[in-house]
Amino acid sequence: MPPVIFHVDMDAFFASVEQHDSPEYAGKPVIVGARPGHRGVVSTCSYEARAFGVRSAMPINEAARLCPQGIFLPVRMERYQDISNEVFSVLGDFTPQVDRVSIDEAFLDMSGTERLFGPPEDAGRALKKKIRESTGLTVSVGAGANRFIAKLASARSKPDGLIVVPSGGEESFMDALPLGKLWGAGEKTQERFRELNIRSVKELRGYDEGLLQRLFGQAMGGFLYMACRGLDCGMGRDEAPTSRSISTERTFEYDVIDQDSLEAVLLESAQELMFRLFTMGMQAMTVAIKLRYADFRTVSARKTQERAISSSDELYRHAVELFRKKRESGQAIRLLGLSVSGLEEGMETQGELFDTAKDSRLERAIFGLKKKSGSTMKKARNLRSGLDLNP
DNA sequence: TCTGGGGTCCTAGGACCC
DNA sequence: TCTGGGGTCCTAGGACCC
Repeated sequence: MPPVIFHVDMDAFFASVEQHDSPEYAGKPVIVGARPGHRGVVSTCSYEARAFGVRSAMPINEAARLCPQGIFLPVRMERYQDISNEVFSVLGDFTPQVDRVSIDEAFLDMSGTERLFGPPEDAGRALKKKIRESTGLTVSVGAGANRFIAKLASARSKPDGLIVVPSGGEESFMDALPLGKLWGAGEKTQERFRELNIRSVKELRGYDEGLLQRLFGQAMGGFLYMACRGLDCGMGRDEAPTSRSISTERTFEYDVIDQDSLEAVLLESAQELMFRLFTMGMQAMTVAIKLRYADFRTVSARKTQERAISSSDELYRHAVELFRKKRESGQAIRLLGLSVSGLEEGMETQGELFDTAKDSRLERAIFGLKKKSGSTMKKARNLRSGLDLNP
């Protein structure tokens, strides 16, 4: 018996929540994302907005031009998270094997549930009905023998759809899929397809694995070989989804030149990341900065430390060091980011330097209070900087 | 109309060790 | 005097996804 995998995907999730919460927006072009007139992009838009050519990740000002009558709304992540939790609680009624891949998307292993819910078509319909009843929202469901096929099937069925790809029907399903819709083959790979005059999934299947790997690289070649046959290429099999890195970055409303202002941003970022590490019970070995110049050139620098970083001051010092070394002097900066990786369990403070350990203990005490109160406590030094670069 | 933010994984080259 | 391979770790950049 082949496995039965569902991919469940909310339709235009953020925009649909807004339309459901404010019925006067129903049937109208709703665009959730940055404020028009500012730097930023569309996060999600309703199908009514898509009719105007508006798309996710499009600059918000372009969306405003395409759809001046659009209803532009800010992202209310907490609200979407609440609704998402409701949806996932419904999913849990269908199988204990729910793998949440994002706020609005999940894989369900429905193998062996036929006795309870009937064939995949019936189970899919029941699931959609229950989600609509409990949240008022529509989802699209794809079902197949593996995650890759299920994912493509749900995408094909949008909005409010249900497609079941029968076991053995993978290749014919893939043949009906435009090459441009192949999940995992983005802009650059599509460009490569055009250069090689590969126009369909079927044509792709004419290439043997070794050739694909020479043309597209080891990993991508292997992926494509499996993908055009509708075979699972190991999508998210990883059991424990432990975080490998965390990061924060900011695009400024206006490009910034002043070094002190930029370093103040690094301090805030360091404090944010340290707090997140603390709440995760993790520590980090590697620090990386990312900067994007006004001309959009993007560079990064990183350094792995000899021992785990134990306080935000320490993280800040490493960040500033990397930043000063990497930055081309005088160049205006559009984006500044900080990330930590090489994450491991525990918030050990075995630092040989007494001061470091003391810093860390103090900070952990502060974080503990902050976590409990939810307040936004800031160090005096940070308040003094008084910068609001992106109001 | 200039192009967000948070992630993951891959690649290529260099350092270093055996 | 010329110069082996393999393995691992690290860095910088890139592709891709939601």
